[in-house]
Amino acid sequence: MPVVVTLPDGSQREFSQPISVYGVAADIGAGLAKAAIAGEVNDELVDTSFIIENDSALSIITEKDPKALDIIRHSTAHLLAQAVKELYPDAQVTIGPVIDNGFYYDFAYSKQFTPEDLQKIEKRMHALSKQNLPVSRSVMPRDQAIAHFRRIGEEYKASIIEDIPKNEVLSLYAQGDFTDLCRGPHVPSTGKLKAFKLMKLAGAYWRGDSNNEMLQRVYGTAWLNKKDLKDHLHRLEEAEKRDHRKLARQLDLFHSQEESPGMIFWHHNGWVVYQAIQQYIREILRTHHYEEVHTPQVVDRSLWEKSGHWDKFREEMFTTHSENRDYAVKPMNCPCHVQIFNQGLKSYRDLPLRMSEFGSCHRNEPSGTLHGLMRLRSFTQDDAHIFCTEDQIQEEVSGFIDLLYNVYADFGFTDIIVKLSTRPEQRVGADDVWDKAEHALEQALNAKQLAWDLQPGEGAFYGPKIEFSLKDCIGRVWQCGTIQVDFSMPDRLDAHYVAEDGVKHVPVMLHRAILGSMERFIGILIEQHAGAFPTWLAPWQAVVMCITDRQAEYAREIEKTLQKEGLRAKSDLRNEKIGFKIREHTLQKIPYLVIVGDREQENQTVSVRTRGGNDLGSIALSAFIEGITTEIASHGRHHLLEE
RNA sequence: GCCGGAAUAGCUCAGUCGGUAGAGCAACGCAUUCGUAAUGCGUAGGUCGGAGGUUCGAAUCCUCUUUCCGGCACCA
Repeated sequence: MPVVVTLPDGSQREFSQPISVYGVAADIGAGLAKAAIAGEVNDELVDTSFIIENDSALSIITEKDPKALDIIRHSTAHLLAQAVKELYPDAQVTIGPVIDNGFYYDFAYSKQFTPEDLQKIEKRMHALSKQNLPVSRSVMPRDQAIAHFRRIGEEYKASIIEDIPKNEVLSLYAQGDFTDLCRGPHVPSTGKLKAFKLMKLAGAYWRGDSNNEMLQRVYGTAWLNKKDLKDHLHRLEEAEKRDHRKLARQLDLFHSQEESPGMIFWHHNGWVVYQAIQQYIREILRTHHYEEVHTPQVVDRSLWEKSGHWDKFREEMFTTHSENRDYAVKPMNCPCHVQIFNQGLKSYRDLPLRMSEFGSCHRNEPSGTLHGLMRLRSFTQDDAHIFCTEDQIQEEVSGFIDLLYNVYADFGFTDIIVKLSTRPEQRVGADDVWDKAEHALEQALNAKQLAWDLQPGEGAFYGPKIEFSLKDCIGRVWQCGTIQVDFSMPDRLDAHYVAEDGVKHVPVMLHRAILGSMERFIGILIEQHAGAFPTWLAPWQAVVMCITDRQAEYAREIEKTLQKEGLRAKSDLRNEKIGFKIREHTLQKIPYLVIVGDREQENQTVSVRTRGGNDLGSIALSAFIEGITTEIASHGRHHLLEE
């Protein structure tokens, strides 16, 4: 039976009988056949060995196709498994998916792999690649596959297959003596895999469940060619230099120490940044009609029992005891805010009531979770709770999203990941209430036309939430902003307002934060700017330095003038060469270096250089002040002075 | 919490087979008064994360422990 294959350019080729993808590629040209990694037949990815039996649309996947990289990474994961099985036959294979920049493979093995083993494995992978082993696909009925993997001692694989619907036909991929269950497609031979590197060893629970045994996970990275691999490794090196923990030391921002794990000692420089952010948020919230409050750190256990936190988070709360009473250090602010709401009778005319607090919270997070500023045991939220009616939810959520995007833009963030998390298994509140709450958030997101992902079951115990996340310098995603609809807690804590009908109703409570944890946000900010804070946030905005002692008095005068203008300025009058001073303050990433020598003193000017190395020449002090204050007032959106 | 790794001077790091602990930068002192990313010379600085053990002798080997790093699970 003849087969007509339609290529992406619309051209057609006719073959007298069924033909493989490879066959078509070879028919087009030897070069293409050699370059073929996989095929796409009627929009379905297949191996080059796939036989086209009916008239079909086909595109040959080569390196140039963006889909090639995932196939290569997936095949490299198989190569890893093959190498491990050859070196450690007792190890069992499990799963090996593609991830950002690479892949991993989980193994069950009685002995621990060492970093040296990793090198050995990688060496073997390169050897297997050199052998250019053909990768062949075969199919097997499900039950037969289970029996097969049981027979060869691969219990985990057999267990994976058991979860696949009965009667489904499974595909197996073989290369050399190694066979793995896999959906495919894969590269035609191991020789296609040239640019990879094993990165790290880690533990990972079987099926992602901490009740299960821990497997050994090997992470690797894989690319189309050696150059891409090298570039990636270089990017990682560069990212490491932006690590906020490293920059904190260099820029004297903060530290933490053994005696206080998961908590931060803010040094002056870091605290200036912290306060600049806090003042900014305070002002924003004031103009958006929030009322700032402040509530206690230590609160009787009974309130946490009432709110439901004690039930779910008892283990993670710091507790204390005094005169026969049990207290908990507050892990969040909402129950306290309800206490303020409950003082005095509220009317529907008071709603929406937006109550904000820079709430210092303590959570006894498991030791393994702590991570620089990103995950702490003591942190401060730019927290607020909006008490409103059901009818007001939409508008409040919508207004909040606008506010959040504006604030993020002021900080230089535009790449924001949005997720909607819905009801978890362990929760309070009736299902119809959850229906309402989830629906409200979904509608608000869609009305804003934002791209968002659904995370079923990931909501808070009292309500669904929208999460806004930012990425750190090596691509790890951290949640910052959030807005959560809560129909339950106001009721549990007896919040009421009198409605138009003269009857008491329970308000809805929206939990919301823009930055989330102040600390985490600063961590991300440090990495985003590689420590070079925009001028409005910089610990020091300008440093005045004299060239010799002769201008010391003039330099001090300028420093005072700048300070009077509200700028964070200091002077460096040390008897050092100007090049030395410039280097030091450039490394400290101070935005503006103001240099005065005899010439400037004589002409009553200043010579300005940016931390980026641009010489702005000699200008009048007033011109400099005008430029820098304008830049600060616009949160860096307007630069009169080019960096 | 679980798996793996690490901890040496203020910082970054070296320290071989168990034999009196080292460098660069920073700090301090002296000289230098200099025009846009490192002036020269000198001085001082360490209970080798903590506790226990093996040994004639431990930074080094063993046990326990704390913290940090990389993942996993968790994240109100």
